[in-house]
Amino acid sequence: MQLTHEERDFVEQMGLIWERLGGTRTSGRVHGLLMIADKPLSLNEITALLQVSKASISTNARVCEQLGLAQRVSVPGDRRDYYEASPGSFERAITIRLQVAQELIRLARHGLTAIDEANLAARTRLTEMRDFYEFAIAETNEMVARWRAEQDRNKSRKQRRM
Amino acid sequence: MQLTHEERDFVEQMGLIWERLGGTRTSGRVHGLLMIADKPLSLNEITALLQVSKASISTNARVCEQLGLAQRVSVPGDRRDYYEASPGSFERAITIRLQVAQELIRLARHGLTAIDEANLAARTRLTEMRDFYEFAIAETNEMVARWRAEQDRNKSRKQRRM
DNA sequence: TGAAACGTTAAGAACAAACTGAACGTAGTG
DNA sequence: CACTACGTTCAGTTTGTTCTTAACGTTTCA
Repeated sequence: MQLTHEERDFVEQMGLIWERLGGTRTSGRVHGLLMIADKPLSLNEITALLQVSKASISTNARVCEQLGLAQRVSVPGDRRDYYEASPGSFERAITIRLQVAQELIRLARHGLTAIDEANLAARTRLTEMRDFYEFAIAETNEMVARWRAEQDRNKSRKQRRM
Repeated sequence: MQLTHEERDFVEQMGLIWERLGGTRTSGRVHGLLMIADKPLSLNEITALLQVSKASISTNARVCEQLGLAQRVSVPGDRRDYYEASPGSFERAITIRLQVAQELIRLARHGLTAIDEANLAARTRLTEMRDFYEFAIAETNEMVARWRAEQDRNKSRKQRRM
């Protein structure tokens, strides 16, 4: 397998974006590569395509796996690990990010117990912080549910056509 | 002004969380401090409370300002800059994050033009990536609108009580 | 006019994160 | 059994980021 110039570009941009989201550039690249691969790739193949040490790929592929961006595929009679992009990885990336929102809620609640009664401005801000993230989490979960429902509807429509 | 132990804790945790979201710890601390302050704070006050150099506070306070987390307050007859937490800063933090989603959409579209027609698996993944983020952006905007509407309703209810 | 207070900027130091190369353990294979 | 292929881990290096110190320009006031 060989990457075209454009494909390499896609992979690199995925790396940069993923880096901005707090991940490592290489794990973003791995995910990007798996997105456009036409079959599951072994560690060595990823290493060759991305020009990164095997040690780093080993680590980052596992990170992708743990984040639900990729999954390991094993082939009987083949000792190698293959990786492929997980379906629905983007939904998962969003719901994972909700954990931070949970912590902000916890923090706002804790803050409210610590802040002086007389400090109304702060209490208002913390209350809003708590309420907003509670709202956002609920709404985001509903959003993902709606998305999944729509996907299912499309899938069954496709099947009926077959 | 003096911070209690619990307040200092709150500030530090805001720093850590903000760091996880890709910012610097100190800008998160500044934001946290402004959240719980009972009045706008000058650069020197922030410097003293956070035990960080004035240069760093100058930079990070401006970062908070540009991200919409804080705003400058000026007082007539006072040469100092005061900062206070912006109302609705959390909504803004979310909508800012949607810019990344826009780039992912752009990237998916570009990828679709670059990927071989025969690579159906990749085309499916990229299509889903594009559609999902389009969906997510639209839904998130609606979510924020609903939140604002609810806030407005609460505010006017409060006013009627007065 | 000189000094003090204020915010900003630039250079360098300190720190943290990510990658590499090498060594290791394990499992197949000739 | 020796040898190779494979994935993992760890120490060391590299790289990038963030903070500090110091210098600067501006404004205010004695």
